[in-house]
Amino acid sequence: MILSKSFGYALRGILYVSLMQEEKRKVSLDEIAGQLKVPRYFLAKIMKEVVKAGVLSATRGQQGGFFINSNTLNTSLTTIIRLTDGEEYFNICMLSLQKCNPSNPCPLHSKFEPGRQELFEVCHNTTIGMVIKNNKPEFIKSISFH
Amino acid sequence: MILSKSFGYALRGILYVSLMQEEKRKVSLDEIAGQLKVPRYFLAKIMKEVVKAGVLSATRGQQGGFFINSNTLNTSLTTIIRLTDGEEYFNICMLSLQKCNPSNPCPLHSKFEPGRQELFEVCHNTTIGMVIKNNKPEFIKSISFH
DNA sequence: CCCATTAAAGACATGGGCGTCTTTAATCAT
DNA sequence: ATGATTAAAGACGCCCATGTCTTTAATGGG
Ligand code: FES
Ligand code: FES
Repeated sequence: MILSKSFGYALRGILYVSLMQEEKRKVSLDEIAGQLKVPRYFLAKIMKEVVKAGVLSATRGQQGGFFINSNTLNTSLTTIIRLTDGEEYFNICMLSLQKCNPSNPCPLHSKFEPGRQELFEVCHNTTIGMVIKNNKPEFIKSISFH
Repeated sequence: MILSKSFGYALRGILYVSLMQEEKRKVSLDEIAGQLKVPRYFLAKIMKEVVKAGVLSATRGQQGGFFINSNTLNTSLTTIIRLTDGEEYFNICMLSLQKCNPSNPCPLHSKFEPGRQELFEVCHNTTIGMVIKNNKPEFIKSISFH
């Protein structure tokens, strides 16, 4: 598995909340988990981290829920991956040796470097806002695809 | 983690055995695990699968051990990944939805596709023989880098 | 003020990747 | 033949990602 399940849940959750911005309403955990067909309690943990990192905001109580803030749409995939897959995700060697170190490369370093770099670039350059703009139409379907 | 630790162990094990072909000698599990600084018993399980798949050969008993066969140098990385990371590795969606399906893509499909494809191509087109030829000199060091 | 609602926090369970050890079976040197 | 050596096979334990449930705290409606 290239990226963790948690990453998928986090991204889809953030996207769902962002899509609801137009109606300017807050979205409850129950709604997100229900719509995305994602384990409710597990999603709760992840969303807590997302809020703690400032990528989304949330309030408790009646009419409470998750909502976007000034960071949300500018958040890069890299930021989300850091939350879900750990700070070291972008540094570890493909052979699981300590760190990917170009000056003392493993036997596969040169082979994997281009694709790997491409993937990392995309993560760094893609924001939530861009993803939403690109897919608008039927993409709620794909988000909630269980 | 993009690829499993098992993959790293398997590849390095296969490379080590292949490098010893020149002396036309068999290599014991103890020697491989010792040289590569890899958990011996765990490596045993992986090597068993490698042999079962025909990528290497092995005999038991005195003077026994692992040795290369006609498949070894032509084995692609894809073959090894299938053994260690599962048949589905190349099909699963980056968001952990069932399968990566270009005709019903997830919101990130188009973003990740190029890098992902590049990575998969490399795996498909790179063989053990090529890896050995490319890195000959000091690369045992990097293999055994603990 | 009180209560329903909602996220936050924390305790607990499960499964698979990873790691260790023991037993079995094959092979060869003697 | 016998015994040492070596891989194969199987049992077991650990840790962490994943998943579930309960308790706490905040918020707003009545
Ligand atoms: S050192 Fe192994 S991928 Fe860079
Ligand atoms: S459908 Fe998600 S990566 Fe292809």
